[in-house]
Amino acid sequence: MLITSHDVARFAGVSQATVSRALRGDSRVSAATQDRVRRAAEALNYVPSEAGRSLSTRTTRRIGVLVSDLTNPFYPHLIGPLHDELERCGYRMMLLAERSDDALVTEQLLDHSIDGAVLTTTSTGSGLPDALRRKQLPFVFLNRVDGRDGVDGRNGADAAVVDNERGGRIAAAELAELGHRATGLLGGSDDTSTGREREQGFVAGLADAGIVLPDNRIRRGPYDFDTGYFGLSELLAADPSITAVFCGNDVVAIGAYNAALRAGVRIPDELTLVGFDDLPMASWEAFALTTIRYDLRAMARAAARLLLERLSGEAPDSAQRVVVDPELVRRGTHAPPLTAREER
Amino acid sequence: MLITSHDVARFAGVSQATVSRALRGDSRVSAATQDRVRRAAEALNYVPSEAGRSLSTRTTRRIGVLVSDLTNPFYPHLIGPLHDELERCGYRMMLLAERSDDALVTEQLLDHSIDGAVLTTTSTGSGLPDALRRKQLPFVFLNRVDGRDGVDGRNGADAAVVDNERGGRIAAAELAELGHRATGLLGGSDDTSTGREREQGFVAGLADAGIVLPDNRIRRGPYDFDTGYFGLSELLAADPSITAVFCGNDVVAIGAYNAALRAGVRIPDELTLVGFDDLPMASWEAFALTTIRYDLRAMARAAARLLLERLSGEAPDSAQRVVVDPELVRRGTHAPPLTAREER
DNA sequence: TCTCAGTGTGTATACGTATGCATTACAGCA
DNA sequence: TGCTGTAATGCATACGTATACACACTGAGA
Repeated sequence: MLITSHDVARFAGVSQATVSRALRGDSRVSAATQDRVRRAAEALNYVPSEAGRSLSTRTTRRIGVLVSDLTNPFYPHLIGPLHDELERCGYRMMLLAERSDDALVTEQLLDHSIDGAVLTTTSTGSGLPDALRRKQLPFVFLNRVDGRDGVDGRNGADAAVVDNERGGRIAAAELAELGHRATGLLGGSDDTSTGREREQGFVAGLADAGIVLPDNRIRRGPYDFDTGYFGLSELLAADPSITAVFCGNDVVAIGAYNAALRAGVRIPDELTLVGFDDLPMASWEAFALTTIRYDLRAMARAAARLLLERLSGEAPDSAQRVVVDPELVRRGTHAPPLTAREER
Repeated sequence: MLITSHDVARFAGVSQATVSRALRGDSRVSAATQDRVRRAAEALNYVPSEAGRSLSTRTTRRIGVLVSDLTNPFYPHLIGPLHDELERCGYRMMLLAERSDDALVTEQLLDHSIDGAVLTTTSTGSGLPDALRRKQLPFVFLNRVDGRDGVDGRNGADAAVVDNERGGRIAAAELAELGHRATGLLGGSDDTSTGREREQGFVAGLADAGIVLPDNRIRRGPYDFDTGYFGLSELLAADPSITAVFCGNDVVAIGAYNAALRAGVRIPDELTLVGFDDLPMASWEAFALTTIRYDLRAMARAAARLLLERLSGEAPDSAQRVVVDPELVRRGTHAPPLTAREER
């Protein structure tokens, strides 16, 4: 039923070992034999068994990718390029959902069905990175880190991230420049490195301009539509004087945009909105979102490269970190505050 | 370095076979021994090797999922529920991109690294389904089928789809009812079953109302933003009298919506737009898209169930097909044509 | 002619788990 | 006591590939 290398060997009149060597292009096998084996394999439609190979080589050429919620528009843009880069390097992607049930995920990661892992949605409280370190499963942080590194050298792990702090500063500088003083923040959860760093950068950037961000102008939540949608209403209810809001990412910003539409708040006249990520939908006419852009594809590719380098042993002992640069892209959701314009 | 069942056996003072049996809960192993083995495994942090198990059982509990483009917002909504249902049943998901390079994909599917496959983006010309049938790899169509079935009983394959033809009819009926006569179509590619069937249903539904759909009011393309965005401009340029457009899916419709915004065409006053799928973004205030809704999650779950039933041998010999029902959801992108309103 | 290096191939085994079959121990019964 | 049946466990092997090592053969050099 199942064609094995033994069948090919019999067909080609050689030993199973020779089949294995011939098909892998081992130079010790004569060209003539390689040819004969190749033709035999072709004739029998032979496909090497992945399980046998894994067992023998202790390697799977599979990478596990942990994501929390695929239907969040952000992740596909991360996973897509990651998948392509892995495939380009001969690796396959096993998609795993990060759920409350850590034990199951951990077991799936550690049963040697993958050579390494990419963690895209680590929260700072998670025990998973430490578990992987203990079990010596190579992994790389993508997008978020667990915030443990720096405390202790051994805890470092490879990571590909954007300079979130800088992104926050850029947004703050732009708002200050426009003349906004009453700014709000619809931030990511503060158990994510991205949420914390973007907020830190934003607060610091405002401070540079002599602006303080009081707690009642801050709402935080998961990076989803609802956080923006309901968060904006709450924010404006708590402090109607707010003229500009920096959002944790584009998905949150688009949630906020839609809440503004619903409430009849005109954008950008009455409210300035700035996002983060520059997803394709940010450039749609319907939103024309002013946002912080960075090269998401490059970031994903860097993560793949870091991990594969580590697997191949080419990587240095110390953890490597790729940080991509953010920049502001101005579209249609920013303007000076009304008051400033009236003063002119 | 690597802990195996032999290590556990030594530690617990039993044979490797007993370890295997005990951990799988074989009733022939006494309760006391099971306990001892479990504690030993725990103490050593034993995790059974997936490769060894696969080789021995000829089963992987992995399912390959083929998708063409993850960054298209439609697919995550298909993949997400699919992943969760597979995981609930103890299966893992291997994500494979369907690319031009069929040979590579085929090899990845046939190397026994997966027990079965889910095909989400089959085009009618693809040779892949036949290849899988020949190699007896169980698979299920999700969303699209290859259109070969019916020709010949053996070609049938399990499938979970929406009643596309009916969806097209519903859209046509609604547009006719509203009084539109000059209708356009921004359809999916005609090498997809969904594209063909939705178009057939739409044309038939229009015909029922005495309306014909000439070729110059039709544009087709991949189910993406650009097809809607550029397609609408082309359509209106070719025939400015068009008052309503049925779109192949929501992503296309949103592309069209944004093109209308750009061109200053007021929706729904000057142009009615109807989508298909009812993705979450269709209900965003910015679009409030009138569309054809169906239970995408249920469809994805059905595909998982069909495949897993087939794997377990519970499925009947003949192919099974789950068809979910579409319905119209009226939001803000439909209205009677201007001419009809002026006549009142 | 003998040795030696080099080349090409085969033999044997490892990888880790699952399972058919054999074996042991022991209880129940005649 | 001896026999049978059953419960619990061990032994041996299969699964398919990769590879260390052994071996055979060839031609060259002494």
